[in-house]
Amino acid sequence: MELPPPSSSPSDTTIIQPLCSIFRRFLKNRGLKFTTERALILDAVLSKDNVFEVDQLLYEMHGQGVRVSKATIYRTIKHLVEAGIIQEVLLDSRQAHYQLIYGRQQKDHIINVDTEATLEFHDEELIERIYAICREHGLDPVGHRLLIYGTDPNRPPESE
Amino acid sequence: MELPPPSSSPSDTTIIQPLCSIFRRFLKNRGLKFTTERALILDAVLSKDNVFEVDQLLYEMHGQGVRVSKATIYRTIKHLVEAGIIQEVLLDSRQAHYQLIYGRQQKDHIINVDTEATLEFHDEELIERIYAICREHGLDPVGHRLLIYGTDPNRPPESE
DNA sequence: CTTGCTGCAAAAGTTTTGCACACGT
DNA sequence: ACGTGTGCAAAACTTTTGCAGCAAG
Repeated sequence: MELPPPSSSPSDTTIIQPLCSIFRRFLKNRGLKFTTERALILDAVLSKDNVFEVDQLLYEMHGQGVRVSKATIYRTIKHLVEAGIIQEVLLDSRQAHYQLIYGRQQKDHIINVDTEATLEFHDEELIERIYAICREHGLDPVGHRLLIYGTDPNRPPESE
Repeated sequence: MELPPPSSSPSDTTIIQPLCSIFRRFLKNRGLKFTTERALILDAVLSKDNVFEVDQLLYEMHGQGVRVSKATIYRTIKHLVEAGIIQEVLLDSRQAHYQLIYGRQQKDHIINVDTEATLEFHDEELIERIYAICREHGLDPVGHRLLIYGTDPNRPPESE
């Protein structure tokens, strides 16, 4: 297992090398190819430090002059999910949202329903409790998704 | 697939009358009309005791000879959500899922990723903890959505 | 009567797929 | 070389909308 040592570069580059290797190995194991496009998409995903959508990725890549098709992004996203590098996050039922999970604590989300802003948090104790409930129901927990909806307590109620 | 209830007579459901009134009042307050179709759709929704999709509703209603269009179901569903009678449930990001909430404890879901079966549960203490976390982050909790993914512990791992 | 509602079909938005050609191994 | 990937455009699917006739209040 040869992980290139992390360079002394800024935080965002530290996980690029290992993730590249991981993804490459994942692809190799299945007889798939590590193409230029897949590398570029992985780069774009790593540049996101919050939840993202496929269209966003495409827009940003095109903005940087990277030529890649939406179809390829969709196809690559699936592999990244299978490789355990990113994860689908349920935020609404119209469009898929993803987030990087490799090397990160899984985050849960609090959604401000007034502003649509999302806040991330992580509470280990809560997750333990959630997984215990899962076991009590006879299943081995493998993941979870928690959204909390809240309103700004200082915002006066809308006149209707 | 699930079996429809043996009888189509709504007598067994004690909440039909109050819900009818509530929905009617809700519509009246906004200058909207309580039409035959809206009544029929409310009936169909009340007959579901689990999560449902719009297509399912349409299919079941057509199966019972009720003539209603998909567009009308979509339009009515929106009003039912606004009226606080049903709620959107995030289960996947391809299709909207709904469930009746009026007169019920809100349920959370455990999803068996092997079989896709969903199990419902309600844990008051857990919800209190979730809402406390929301308040700690400065928002008044108004709702939440929790999905737990699990695997059957007796199922051997897939050979790959 | 007035205004909103319905069904239909077309539109809109996201995701998938078929195909011919290009590229990684 | 072989088999997989890519881009494009069309298809597939869910949800929304415009419109002409219909029905509730």
